[in-house]
Amino acid sequence: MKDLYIYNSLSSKKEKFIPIEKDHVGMYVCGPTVYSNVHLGNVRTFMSFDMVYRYLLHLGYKVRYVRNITDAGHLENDADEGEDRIAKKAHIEKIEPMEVVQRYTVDFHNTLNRFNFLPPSIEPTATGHIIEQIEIIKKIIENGYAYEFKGSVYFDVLKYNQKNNYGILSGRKIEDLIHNTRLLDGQSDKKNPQDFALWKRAEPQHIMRWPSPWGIGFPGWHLECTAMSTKYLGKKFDIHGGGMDLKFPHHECEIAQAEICNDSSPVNTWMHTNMLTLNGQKMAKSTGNFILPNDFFTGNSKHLSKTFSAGCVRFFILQAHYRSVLDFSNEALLASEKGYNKLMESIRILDTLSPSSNTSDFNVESWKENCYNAMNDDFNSPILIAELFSIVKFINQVKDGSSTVNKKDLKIIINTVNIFVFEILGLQNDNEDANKYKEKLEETLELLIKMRSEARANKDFELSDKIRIELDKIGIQLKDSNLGTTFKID
RNA sequence: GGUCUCGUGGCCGAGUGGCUAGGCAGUGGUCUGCAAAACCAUCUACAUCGGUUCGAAUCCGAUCGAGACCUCCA
Repeated sequence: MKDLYIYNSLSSKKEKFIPIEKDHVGMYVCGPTVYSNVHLGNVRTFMSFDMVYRYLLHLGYKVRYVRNITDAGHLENDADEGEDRIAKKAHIEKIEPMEVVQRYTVDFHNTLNRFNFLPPSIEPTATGHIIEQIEIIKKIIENGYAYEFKGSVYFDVLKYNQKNNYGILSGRKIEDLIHNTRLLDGQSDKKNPQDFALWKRAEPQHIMRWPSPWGIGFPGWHLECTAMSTKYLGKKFDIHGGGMDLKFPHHECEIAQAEICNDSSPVNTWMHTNMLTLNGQKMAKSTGNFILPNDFFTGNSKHLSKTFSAGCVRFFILQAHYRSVLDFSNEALLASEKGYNKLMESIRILDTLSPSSNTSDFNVESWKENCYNAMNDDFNSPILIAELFSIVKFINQVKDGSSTVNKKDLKIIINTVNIFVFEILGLQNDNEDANKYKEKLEETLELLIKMRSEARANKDFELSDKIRIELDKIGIQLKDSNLGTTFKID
């Protein structure tokens, strides 16, 4: 087995992956903020890491995959007039914050299930780790890198930067940050605009609130990931993932917090997925430029001409590399759908194939190796899919009799296709479309009934009886009455 | 304005200093009662201008264009 190489955002290079503990991998991925439905862009990120998780499992690693739920602590505006997003939504809708959280958490899980995601090992919530977060703040204050002001606590970025490198991940220089940070109103609490909040005092109208040594308040956003990753994966773990847009400031802040609190850089490999764009612009809740996963199943969107299956959407997303921008369009999705159907059709054919010779016209071993090489090269799913299409062609050739396959190779093909298509890419044979098949079956039967009626009207009883008898053999009974013909499926 | 990334054929999207990505669409053929599918063959490329090199779409520089981040954001 060849080595796995992963692109590390920290070094901007592909690096050979070596876990800290042999055979074990700790992976943390920043999860969703549950104040609204996840959109397709969110899904893309989690799907990329679902694929990473699946591949690591396939390679035989014992993976602890932690993906959090952010259910508190996000600041809406600038920190000083910050109002927790979840709290705000609750005001608007006049319901309990945890009711909002619950609703969108359930939606998140339903969506991911639909797209055939594996559940993470642990899915911790921010609100469930307030105590841990307070402990971290205490420690950072103790170590002299945070200060309190009017019930809020801020991380002292300039002091941190004297001995550490704030900007190590995002490639930013502190001087640039100082010159380019926008001056917003009400930043007087902070010593410097670059400082970020560890704890925020809760204003009276703020309904998500917890007691702390600094008064009633709520934790800063960056803290939760440090608290939960440290708790479940330790002070140093293998992989931390998230969207490109979290690189700065979120992940940068995580590094700073962990450096001060745990005295070590928290993560060996930082992985960042690129954005999914719609009309050339990043999908984002805030701009309204987004498409919801459910839109595919209803087809009810100005961006879609028809409905699409979850498997097809998954295939579309995995056809692009996770570090590339992927632009969504109905046209691109239609093209993917044809390719996806072609792939799935050939897998159905594969099930019916039998060895046709003692020799094979295809180098199955080297093809299999190519599949692994693709995944080992920073999870290059587009290359893997290209390899899968080469086997699609071969399967069709064998079916047509223009190529031959022997018993051993056929077994390898079946096994390898199952591994890569279902186990690693996580594609599914759209069982969810059972309803669609049911509908089609009913329509087909209606057609047969109509043809039989026509035959009977023409006194072609040979044909009409044949239809009835053959259907009966399949287990479908036709029942004639003066109201017409109905059917019953045994 | 600052930092960074990217610019591939009709569309989507990989990759590489010299050798076919792949999918969709197109064209010709095989097959077929017709159609579809499948198979075979095939046409469209590497933003622009310079430089390095025996050779660059791939390295370097400039220009133009696009996007991300700098503020919550996957």
